[in-house]
Amino acid sequence: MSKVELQPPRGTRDFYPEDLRRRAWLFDQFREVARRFAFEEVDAPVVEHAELFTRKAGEEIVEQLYHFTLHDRHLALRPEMTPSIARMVMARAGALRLPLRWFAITQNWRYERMTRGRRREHYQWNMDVWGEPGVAAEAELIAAICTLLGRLGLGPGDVKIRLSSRALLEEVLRADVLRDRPEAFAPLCVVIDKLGKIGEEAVVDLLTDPAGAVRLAPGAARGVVAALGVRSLDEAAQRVPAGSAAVDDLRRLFELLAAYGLEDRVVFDASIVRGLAYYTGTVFEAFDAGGTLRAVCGGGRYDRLLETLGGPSIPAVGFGFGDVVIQELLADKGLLPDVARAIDDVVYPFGDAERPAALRLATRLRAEGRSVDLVLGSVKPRRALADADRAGAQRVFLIGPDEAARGVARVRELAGGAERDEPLDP
RNA sequence: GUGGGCGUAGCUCAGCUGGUUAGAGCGCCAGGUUGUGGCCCUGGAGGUCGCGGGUUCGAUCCCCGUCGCUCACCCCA
Repeated sequence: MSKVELQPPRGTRDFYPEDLRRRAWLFDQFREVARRFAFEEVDAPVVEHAELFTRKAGEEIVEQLYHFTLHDRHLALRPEMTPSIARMVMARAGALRLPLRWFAITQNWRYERMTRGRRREHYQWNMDVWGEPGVAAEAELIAAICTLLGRLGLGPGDVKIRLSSRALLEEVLRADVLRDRPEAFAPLCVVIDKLGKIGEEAVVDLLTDPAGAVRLAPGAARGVVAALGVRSLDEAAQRVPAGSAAVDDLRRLFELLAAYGLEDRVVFDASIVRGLAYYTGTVFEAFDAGGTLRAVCGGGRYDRLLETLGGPSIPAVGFGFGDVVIQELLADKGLLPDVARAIDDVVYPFGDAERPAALRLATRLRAEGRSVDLVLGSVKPRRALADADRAGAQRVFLIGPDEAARGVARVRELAGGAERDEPLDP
């Protein structure tokens, strides 16, 4: 039999202890921020019915679905968490008290070509508010993101959140080029999301593609692209009818964010639309100020997703925050901590004769809640001490024939080197 | 899919326009202390030089193929 391939499949990662410590540190930051905002954690299977994810708007996330058929069931690894959360909300829609604040830290899958910041498997911190139609929900979510960024050491000069509103764009287009074709709006957003990546000409080509879902006239397509270049919310407001709900919402959202003290974190950017079809209102993305990496996180309002899936109408807004780009950014800035191992005690019997006493001591310490490494083999004290030092232990309990005879353990404080005896059976 | 870079010890890499026993640092193991860590010193193990073919007296080095990794582009969460 040939030896197994040592590398995991392309785009996936192994997490050795030092890697997992760092990941756990990041997840701890996610959890702590979620806790401070009183969001409850949920989870769902990584394998779902593929149809939960399949939509028809030409989204990349659907085209890159990691899926397979098994026993006539078409299954898929989740590419994102939102549909699963929506399914969970829908399943208990009648029993849930709204608004609901849920978060999840999930592994997501996407079958795609690898580039910097993108892998086939990644983790994402997801926070969602269900049942709150007002922008207070958006503000709270964005505040959570900023709280996290701050905890990681990333200031306003490092990461900015750009936000806009699909509702605003929709108002502009409904009054004009999409007057009779509202169904073209979602696919249009998917195309516009590519603006910064493929350029205006390519976007116009896609918008006018006779085989596409949008099919605008060339002049109209250019008008759409031009509308995205507006520099400020005030300028955008001039393009929509007075009393625009979308403009009012955005203005209100910026007011709330200012009240959170986040005015230096957020900027209006009409070109932000996001690549997912289900967004309906506010959309936002966080970017590193250097502009060298892809989006750190992104989210928005999706008030009609539940209806789309056949459920009741419940407004919702949320974001996904991936683990890959943020770690690259932190590494670039030297902000990734080297998380050391930290056990409390090492219990070291010199030989087999002392082992029963040693394991009883270890058991007692563990019952007290301490993290105890019981030395398993027969090693020299030099080795036991060195290992204890590496493991970041505070104390080492040495039990040799002499100590066993006296009914004590020799306790050594590794930091200072002080030693004393401790009774084995107090 | 296109183009570039790279595959040499467990890891990061060096190897001078092809030459004799392929090296370093870190890590690992052992010893320097018959029962005491970090630092230091000494020694040791560990390599089909990704794989296959070719050129050559001779290939880690040159050529072809192949597999893998990686970066950029294409494409896009």
